[in-house]
Amino acid sequence: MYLYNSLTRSKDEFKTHTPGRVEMYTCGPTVYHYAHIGNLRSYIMEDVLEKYLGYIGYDVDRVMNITDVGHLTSDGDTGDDKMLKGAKREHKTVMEIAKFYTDAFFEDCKKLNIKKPETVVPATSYIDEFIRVISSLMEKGYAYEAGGNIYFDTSKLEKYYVFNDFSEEDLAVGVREGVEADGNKRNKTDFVLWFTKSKFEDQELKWDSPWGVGYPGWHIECSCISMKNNGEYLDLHCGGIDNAFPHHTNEIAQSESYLGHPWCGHWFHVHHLNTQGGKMSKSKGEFLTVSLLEEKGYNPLAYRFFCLQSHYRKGLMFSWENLDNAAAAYNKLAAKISQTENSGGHDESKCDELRNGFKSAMDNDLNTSLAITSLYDVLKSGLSGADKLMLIKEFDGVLSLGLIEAAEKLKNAAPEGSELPEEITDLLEQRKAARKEKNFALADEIRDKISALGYTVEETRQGTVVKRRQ
RNA sequence: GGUGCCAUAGCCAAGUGGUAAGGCGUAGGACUGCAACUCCUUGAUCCCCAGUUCAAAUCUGGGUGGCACCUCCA
Repeated sequence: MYLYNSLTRSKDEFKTHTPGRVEMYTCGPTVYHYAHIGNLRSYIMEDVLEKYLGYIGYDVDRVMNITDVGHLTSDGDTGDDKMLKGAKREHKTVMEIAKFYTDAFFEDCKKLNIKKPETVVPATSYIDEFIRVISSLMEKGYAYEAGGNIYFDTSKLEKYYVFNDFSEEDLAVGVREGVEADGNKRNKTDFVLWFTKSKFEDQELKWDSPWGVGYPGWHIECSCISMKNNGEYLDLHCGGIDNAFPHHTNEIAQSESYLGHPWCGHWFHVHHLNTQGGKMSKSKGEFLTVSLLEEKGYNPLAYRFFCLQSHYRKGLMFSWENLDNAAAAYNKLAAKISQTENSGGHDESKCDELRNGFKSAMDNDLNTSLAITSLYDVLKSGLSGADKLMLIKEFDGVLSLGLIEAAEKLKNAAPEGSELPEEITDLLEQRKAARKEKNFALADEIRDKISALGYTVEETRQGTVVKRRQ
């Protein structure tokens, strides 16, 4: 499989340290609020990647962190602590907030068919590990103490910038409001490993360390959690594109300094979901959550379909119109599948042909939009219904659009006469009689009544079909 | 200011040198009492300019436009 690698800036053949096994790490959410659907885009694409690697035979070990330690808006010790802010907003303790939003995150994932990684680690459970690695970095001379904090010394590295060619002079520190340069740093790009100075007197989460009571910086957690669970050699590190610098750059700096050898061979970055005004964010515009989509009557999986129709390395424009477009396509696809009879013979070579189409799309840098067209190719092929359903189920094991389930639902949506409430069957009888007498005004009136009770009535080639509204 | 990514029909998009896949929508038609469903038909010379080539959406150079990152962010 070929995957774009941010490290080499080219599509590389994906290779692992141990043949047949993928050590995969994903930067997880900061649990101070609900995730918006833009956050979830990354997790959807990573989920497809994980499942596809499994499909082509890899044994995937996937690890994810949960950032439940408060992080300041800058190393300069200014700004807000998001976790604390969240806690204050809701009159809860920081740990209660973390628990609540961690659960909410995984519920959203479930609705989107995103598999929960086998290993999920909250940062607060690894404090000893952070201290151990920071101590080692101190001993090796990669870290120093200044003004009460421990900093990583980026000047000790031969090459600090790995994803971008920034020159130090051009780093515009402090361009954003509320961000101040930290005078304790020896170099502009140094970053905090451990804080002991906090302007927040009521900082709730503090731990003792060799350098005083404090809390970890926001880059060290991912490095430590990964190295502990994935081992010294990581194959695939995932995250949103905005994390490439400085977060991932700093992770590489720490990890490789600590390990003394190259750490991760492949970096997978998912681009952003944008709205008309630019990148989607929690503070700007509508706060789009999975729950909001559901409230508006959208199937969350239609959003997943929307994401897969696009490429992970392209910005994707969200608008309700675009989502409607995807939802319509999703429903039509499910309807087509539901009309496919599970019967007929088997044609292995033709199946393989279609499989190869799917694979070559996915092998080419996870081209999901092309992979989706292979679903249409299956439906349009001359294969038997049984073969079609088998292939769709197989492909959907990777895409996880819940197509078979959606189709089953359509099929089993209460055909006429079976298990309908008496009220409805009575109305249907009345309508049938009215139609026979060509009293269409009455027939339509009854249809409206049935509709008001939550059922749809349609005349198809096979007769009247009544369905409970989804 | 610096760095990087991108630019194909109303929208989502495929395409990596040989005369523009697919999906949604739109329009027309068949079917239907009507509507819906289903089926058939329906559209772009690929941001602009120059160059390389027998041949370019695809390569090169120069524009233009959009987006992202440059210590909160997926």
